[in-house]
Formats: sequence, structure tokens, C-alpha cells
Amino acid sequence: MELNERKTKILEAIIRNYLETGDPVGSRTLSRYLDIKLSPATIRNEMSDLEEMGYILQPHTSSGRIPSDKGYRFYVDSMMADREKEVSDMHDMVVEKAEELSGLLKQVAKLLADNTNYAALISSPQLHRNKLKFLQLSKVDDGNILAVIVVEGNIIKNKMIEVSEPMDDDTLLKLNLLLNTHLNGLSLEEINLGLITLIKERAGIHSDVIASVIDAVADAIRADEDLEIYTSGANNIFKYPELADNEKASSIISTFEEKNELGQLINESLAKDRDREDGEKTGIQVYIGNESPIESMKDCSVVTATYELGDNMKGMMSIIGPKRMDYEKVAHALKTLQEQLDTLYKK
Amino acid sequence: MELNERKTKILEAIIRNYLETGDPVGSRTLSRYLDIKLSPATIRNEMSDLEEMGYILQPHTSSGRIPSDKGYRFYVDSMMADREKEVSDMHDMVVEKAEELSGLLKQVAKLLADNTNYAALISSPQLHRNKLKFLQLSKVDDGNILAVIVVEGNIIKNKMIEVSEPMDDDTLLKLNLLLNTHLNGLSLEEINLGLITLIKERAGIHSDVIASVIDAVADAIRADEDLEIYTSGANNIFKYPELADNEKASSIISTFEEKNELGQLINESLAKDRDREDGEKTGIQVYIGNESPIESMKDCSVVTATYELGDNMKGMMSIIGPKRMDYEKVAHALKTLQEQLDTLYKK
DNA sequence: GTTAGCACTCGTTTAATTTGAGTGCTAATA
DNA sequence: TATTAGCACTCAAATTAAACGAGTGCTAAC
Repeated sequence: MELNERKTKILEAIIRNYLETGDPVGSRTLSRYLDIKLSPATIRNEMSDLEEMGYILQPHTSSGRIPSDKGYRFYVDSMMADREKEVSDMHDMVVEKAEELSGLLKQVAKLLADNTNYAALISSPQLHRNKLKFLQLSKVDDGNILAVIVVEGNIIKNKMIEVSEPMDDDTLLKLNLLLNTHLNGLSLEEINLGLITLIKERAGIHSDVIASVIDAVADAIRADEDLEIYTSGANNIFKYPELADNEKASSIISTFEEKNELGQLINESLAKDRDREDGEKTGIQVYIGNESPIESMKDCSVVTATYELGDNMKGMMSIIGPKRMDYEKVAHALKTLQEQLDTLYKK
Repeated sequence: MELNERKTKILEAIIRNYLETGDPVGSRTLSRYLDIKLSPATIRNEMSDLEEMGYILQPHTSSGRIPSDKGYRFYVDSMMADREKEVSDMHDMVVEKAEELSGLLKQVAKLLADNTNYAALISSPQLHRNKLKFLQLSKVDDGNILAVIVVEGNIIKNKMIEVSEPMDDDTLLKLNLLLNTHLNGLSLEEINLGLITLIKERAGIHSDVIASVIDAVADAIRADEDLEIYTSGANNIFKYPELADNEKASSIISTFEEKNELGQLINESLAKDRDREDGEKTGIQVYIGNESPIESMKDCSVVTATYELGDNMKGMMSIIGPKRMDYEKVAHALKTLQEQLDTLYKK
């Protein structure tokens, strides 16, 4: 069977109506709602076809139809195609450049959640390539030496190293020189065991300090270490009855709180984004129901977008809501913030 | 009327029973549950008295009684009095010393939540007095200077400062000297406008860099800036029907997510802890229902404990659950972690 | 191809009924 | 005087029954 124009119109009407009300929609309602004049009976026939084709389904015999995952998928795809649509009832979302990255990301998550009334999350940007840019040991007091490490992208890492006896300025200077000459500009792969042993040898009695420093450097460079996730508006799910029963709500909230499962979503989304042909799309992805990589979100839709923060640092943000979420509004919100973030550190 | 021994026993039996089952408890049940032999009728008379005295109440005529907030308060107070009780069914809770403070605190929050099946939170420790301990500017690359600031308690703060043109090593050295001679060892109150102006004058053309540094120093020293709150197990509240309805659950979850309201709880709890006579109690507080400073937790009980991490840095942890929570288990869990944290950095 | 008509389905709503745990009061008992 | 048995009463919760109504599929007429 073919999805002709009339069927398409009816399918869209069903979905639109369901998005608005959240109730299954019947033939009589559609007959009034549609711009083409058709009797309920005719529409019933078409709906019967649409159901057979898998686009809609009945929660139970003798109730209206609701979109199936396939139906949503069709709707989202065709919606994404004509992207010029303006969404009006969105507040201005302006990101203010924050002192700290974490503050900025928290701000973005909150903006997304507050403006859409769904749950939102954003990941800290992942560095593309990590090279050591700056390394310095300083004496803080007699028992402590502070290692400051800066890697590409100006990510800063500190480590306090305890020493059993005070280290004089001269030794410190030498260690600094030693570390910098050997390590500066190197990436994780390039710092191998041979090099480490060499440095330790040269450091002589201070090799234990060096070991601590190198540990810290490895930590700083390893990307997955820094993967921070900021969430906001998880409690918004209570606004949607189909997600608000204890079982579902609990598992969604718990996923949001633990955060480790969210990592999968982020990785998958970033990977997909990397694969797509350049220039083609805007980097927005939609996971409907079971399409989502996260088990506890099988009754939700997840919309993700990647962003780029200046120096090739890519991160991901996402909105999670009921399947009948307002996809246009959500996509628009994500795009807006995407653009703002992209330009924020560009200037 | 007086709370004699028999009334006390009955009251305790009511509360114990209610803690176990969560159902209102009636005279017949009590008659079986009590060790002294009394007929339901007698018990009814006593219950009637207890109700008049405000220790228990009926959800509706012709149902059993449940403890009032006053009843819980009585129970908690008398329970706290004999503190030697051993709680058996608690898993071993061992905190492993973590690299980063934030990791440690997350671990503690999770331990508390997992072991008690209630929601848990822990605040980062608040410094008692904040003095600048170490300050250093370093050149990271031509366009960026990194300021590293360490304050008492080894809290480290970084700030990247952009400069329009490269700064040579000599100038940097001079600025470092200038800042250190004037600022080292000072507290927030001592860094006044006069001093700032003086330093800026001496810095000449680099006064804008100095301004940024001093901003960062102020940030680092101000205590409330660092107040981080880590939560875990918020979704545990779904395990208790009396908290699991949408309205309540939503508001509790939202408080946990926003976190800013939790600050009040932390401050109040730390303040109360400071006020108590030394050596008297263990620093554990119980807020029952409306006693809690947080509006959204009026149907919960909140148990808080302070901890001390080495250098006079005090923080607070808390467990939030239904009023009928297992107070002994919770108090025991908090004490266990309290002791572990106290010794962790003492060694 | 479209539509009106009709019998049928089935979740939802409302009301009525039953059940049962629990109470207060009174009178009998120890 | 304190305790207890007995009994009528209350009321939330569970159960059952009936009515409702939105919606369907099918058939026959247009």
C-alpha cells in the first residue's frame, strides 16, 4: 500500500492533534480538524489502512488512534525537512558568557529545561586532540608541591603533591626544566613507558614526585575523565501523565541522577554526528522510544544536538520528554543555543 | 495529664509498629504486639489519652492511630538518649580516600543513599578562615597568563587571563613579586580598596592584569562560592507510598535538583552545630516534618550530621526520608561515616 | 469512491453495596 | 478503682453493577 497525499494529511493530523491533547484521536474529531472535507466513515477507512501500515495504533479496540514510533519517525523526518518554520512562543534565550565552563553549561541546561518544559542535559565538551601545553611545579608550603597542568583547549588541572621534606627552589627549578623539556607538546600516546623511565632516572631521588606528576598529566589528558554532565528539569516529566507513574518516573529520575548511563547517549550522539556527511544537516538527532540507547527512556523521545566551543571542542546537549513532545519547539531551542555556543568563544 | 510508664510503652509500640508497616495501628494489633497483657479496650482508653496529649492522631475517625510530629519527636529524643544500640543489618561502609575531594563526597553520598534506601546529600566542607597561601602567575602561551591561587585548606583556583600582547618573563617575575609581597597571608577583609589601588599603581601598564587576578583571589577566598552539594538516591522516595504521589515527589525531586534550597538546610544545620555545648552530643540533628527549614520537605524527616575534614573544615551530610524512617539505622550510618571522614585526613 | 446507518466494543464514570478494621461508650467484673 | 467484654456506630477502601459514550467495523445505499 502506498502513503498517498490524503493518507499523509490524515496521518499528520492525527499526530498533530495527539501532540496537542495527549488523547487518542478518533475519526469524528479528525473530520472536523481536517481542512479537506471527509466524513468520519471515510477517514475510518483510511485510518484502518494507516494502522495496517504501522503508522498508528489503537491503545484498545474502540478508542481513537495514537501514533506509533514509526508514525512519530515519519512526522519528525518530514518536519525536519522543511526547517524554515518559525516558532513564536519561545522566550529569548541568551547565554551569558560565564567565568567558568561549568557555570556556563549549568546555565544552558537550565535554559533548555525552563524554556521547553522537558528535561535537559548537556555534556562538557570533549577535546579532539589533547596535547600538553603547560606544566609547572610550585612550592606551596614546606610539605606540599602544587602541579599545574594545562592541556590544549585551556583545560586546567591541579594536583597537590605531598613531600616528606621541603624542596629548595633550585631543585624545583631543575625538575620543572626536566619535565618541560621532555613532555611539552606531547600527546597521551607519545608519553610512553620508556620516556617516563628516562625522566625518572634523571630526577634521581625525586622520582616519586615525578611519578605523581605524570599520573596527573595522564589524568588531565585522558578525555573521558573530564566528561561532566549537567542536568536540569528532570522533574518536568511529572507534567506528562504518560511518564508520571511511579515506575517510569523513578527509573527516569534515577538515570538522570546516576548520570553514568547518560554517557552512552552522549557518545552515540557524538559518534553519529562525526559520521554524517559534512554540511548536510544541523547535527540534530531524534531518538523515538526504543531507538534511544538508554533503556529507561523507551517511553520518551530524546532529541540531541552537538555544539562546538571554539577550539574544536565538541559537546552534546539533549532534551528528553514524552514521545508527544513539541518537536519543532525543541529543535528550535537546541538550534538557538547551538548557534550561541558556537559563536560565544569564536570572536 | 502525665506520660506514665504504661503510656510511654504504648506510645513507643504505636510508633515502632507504624515505622515497620506504614499503616495506622489499632488497639487490637497493639494488644498482641505489647509485652504487657492488656485488652484492646484498655489500650483504647490509653490511646484516647495519648491523642488528647498530642502524641498521636487519627487520619480519620475509625482508623488506627499514627504518630504526630510531637510523637516522633518524643521517640527520636528518647532513642538518641540510649545511643549504644547496635544496628546489625548495615553493610560495611568504607570510604576510600579519593584523589579529588569531589570524588570522595560523591562516594559518601552514594554510600549513604544505598545503605539506607533514603535520599542523601553531602555538602563540601566550609573553610573556617580563608587566607591566601600561594599566588602565582605563569605564561601559558603568548595570549594567555594563568593565575593559580591556593588558599588555606589547599583549595586551588585557576584563572586564565587573556593579554593583548605577550608578556616577557622579566615582567612576569616582577608582577609575581609585587602580588606576593602585598597579598600573601592576607584574608578577605584585609584586602581593601586602598591596598588594591596601591598594587595597581605599582603595576603600571599591567594594572588590568592585576585587576583580573584580584578578582580571582576574591572569588577564591569567598566561602559561599565553593559550596558544592552532592546528592544521591533521590529516587528512593518512590519506595515510600506516602511520598510517592506526583505532587510531593515532584517537589522533593526538584529541590534536590535545584540544590539552592538545600543551602539553607546546610547553613542552619552547621549553625546549630556550632551553638551546641562542646562534647555534649554527636552533632546529629533530626528535623521532623515542619521542623525542617525546607518547605518541600514538610512531609519528610531530615537527619543531618556534621563532619570535620582535617583542618577545621566543617561540612554537613544529611539523609531525607519519610517520617517513619528507621531513625536508628540512619543515625548509625551517619555516625559511621562521620567517624571515617574525621579520621581520614587526620592520620 | 464516498457516506449514512447501525450494531457492537470496551474503557471510564458514577452510584450503590459490602466489608472490615477500628472507635467510643456502657455495664459488668475482678 | 482499674480492667474488660460487649455492642452499636463510623468510615475508608474494596467490590459490584449500571449507564455512558467515544470510537470502531461492516454493509448497503448514494
